Amino acid sequence: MSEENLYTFENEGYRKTYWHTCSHVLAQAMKRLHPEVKLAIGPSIDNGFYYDFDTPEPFTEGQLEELEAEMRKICKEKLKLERFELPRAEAIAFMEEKGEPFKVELIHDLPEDAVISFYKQGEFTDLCAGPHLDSTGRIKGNAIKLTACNAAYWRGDSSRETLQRIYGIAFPKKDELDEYLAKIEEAKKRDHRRLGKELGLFMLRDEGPGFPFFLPKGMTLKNTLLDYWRKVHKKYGYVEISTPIMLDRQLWERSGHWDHYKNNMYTTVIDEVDFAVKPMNCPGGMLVYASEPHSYRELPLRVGEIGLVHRHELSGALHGLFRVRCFNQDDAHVFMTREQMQDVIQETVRLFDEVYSTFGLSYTIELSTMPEDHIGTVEEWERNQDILKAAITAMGKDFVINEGDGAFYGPKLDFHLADSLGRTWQCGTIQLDSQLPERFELEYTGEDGQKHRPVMIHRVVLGSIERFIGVITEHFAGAFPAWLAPVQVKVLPVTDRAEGYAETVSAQLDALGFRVEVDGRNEKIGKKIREATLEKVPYMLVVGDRDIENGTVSVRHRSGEDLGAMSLDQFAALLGDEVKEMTIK
RNA sequence: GCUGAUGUGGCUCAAUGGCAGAGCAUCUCACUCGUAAUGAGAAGGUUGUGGGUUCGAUUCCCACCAUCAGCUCCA
Repeated sequence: MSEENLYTFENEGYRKTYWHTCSHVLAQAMKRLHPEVKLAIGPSIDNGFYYDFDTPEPFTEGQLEELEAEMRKICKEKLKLERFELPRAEAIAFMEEKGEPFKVELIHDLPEDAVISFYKQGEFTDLCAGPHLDSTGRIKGNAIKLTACNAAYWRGDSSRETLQRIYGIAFPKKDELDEYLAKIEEAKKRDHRRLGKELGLFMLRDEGPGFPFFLPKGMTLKNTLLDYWRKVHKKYGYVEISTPIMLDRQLWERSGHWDHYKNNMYTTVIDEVDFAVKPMNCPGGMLVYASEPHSYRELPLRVGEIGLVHRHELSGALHGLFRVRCFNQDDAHVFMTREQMQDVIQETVRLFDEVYSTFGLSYTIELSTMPEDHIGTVEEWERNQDILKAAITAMGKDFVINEGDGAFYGPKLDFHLADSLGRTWQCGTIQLDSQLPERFELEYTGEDGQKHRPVMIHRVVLGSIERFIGVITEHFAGAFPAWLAPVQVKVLPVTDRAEGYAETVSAQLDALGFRVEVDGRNEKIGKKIREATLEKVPYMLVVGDRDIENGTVSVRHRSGEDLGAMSLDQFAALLGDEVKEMTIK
């Protein structure tokens, strides 16, 4: 990398430094306008920066503008940022004198041998490891935007003080800021909650917070997605089962879910016995495996389940289809011998590759390691983590480590999908587990005639069908590819003389397996086209007197492209080709 | 769950301490029309729920519910 490149905004290190200095400018502006406010912390983040403040009164969005104005002033003042260090005791005394209790706490918690540094700009000094720009004059004042103010807990701990977090974004050029804000607007237009309503996919009601209702179009989408899922899984050798939604509490105690997950589980009593609604499908899957003896010849045994699970999520965490209290996992458990682990993991990653590429979604992989709350020995965990690493490394794939974020029973690979706006969503996961087979005493008979314990993976590709529908709704901005679109073709008669013809065309396409509707309303063709386009139906077939006479359909794509008149056979071949590309034989 | 904001016909949004309005959608009628909105009319609301203040509350106050932005958590 050239020296010069280090100072461009595309350079992540420079960008973060720029935003970090912005956060100091924000804190300085806050102190100037509201000296009574206490400072917490103010880092840069992936998309800008924030600063947490302890304010006597909650901050409101209306107050952001005066802060921005003060920030612009500070930039104009071109204040030099100067770094200095203090010994621990002096550093504490310094912040105590300034009346900054959060800073004092931070210094107290720094390791014994830590260098304690400060950055000073004009009258403002902050505890900070740096680095920073050399002057507030480096920041383009009119390309700063404070985007939100919200609550956040001190140190992310819900038992501690609630602070006011102010978020901001900044760029070296005003154009770049405008471009960024336009992108945010675009994301809002794609919001799956809005599109879900506009396109009639799903709804949420006060009567069932976090429990989505699927409407006819959304149900078609969901079923199409599941048809595809089943075809792919069949190709990879999976069988499918379905296990009960509610099972005896003792089963959950045995699986460990009761100990580790009971706060999120819905429970009930049936004939004086405690039952729990499943938050995961695994225990049911264990019972199915354990219900009959198995031979090594059957392994790896791939058992899929579209399982409806319920989890009691905090009310404030609910968010459209992204975070719900009941959803379908495209779950599967693969039982195998230890020797098969690496192959099975790689085969699973290949399946993931096939599915994600179908939707044009790229991904990054995270390896989540042993959490504090876990079962099994450290040695077992490390062994399993190494197998996961080896499997993906051998496939030439990169990963980052997400320390301590594994499932309680084993380490996992998480697949974070990037959508068309570059936002990421965790969907797929492959979790390696040697604990549940132990707890459920699963066995298979080996070549040697002896009983052995299998190991297993838990895996989901789409994750939650509901969340995945939310993700692809935003990814495609509601304009689903033809194979997925709830309605693939809309036949639009120009006048009611063409209605009979339109019905015939529709019936023929329907017989070929296409999803087709006729707009037979007494409206002008322009209006029908407008509405079908807004519904994002891939193809419109305009049919009028000319078409009746020539036996054609006039094809228009939702993009606005006029494909002209063609025979119905020609159109069916065209659509058939488009749809075939994306589906499995 | 926590902090803040919000809640008005199916949808998007007005308005007001004194009879709650518009556009779209719906229904009826007319028009029969060739590539992004034809016209006219009708119907549709206990203003999230429950209390309180007031002569009078949709408006002000309280509680609850839900939603939104975050925090925490997560598929």
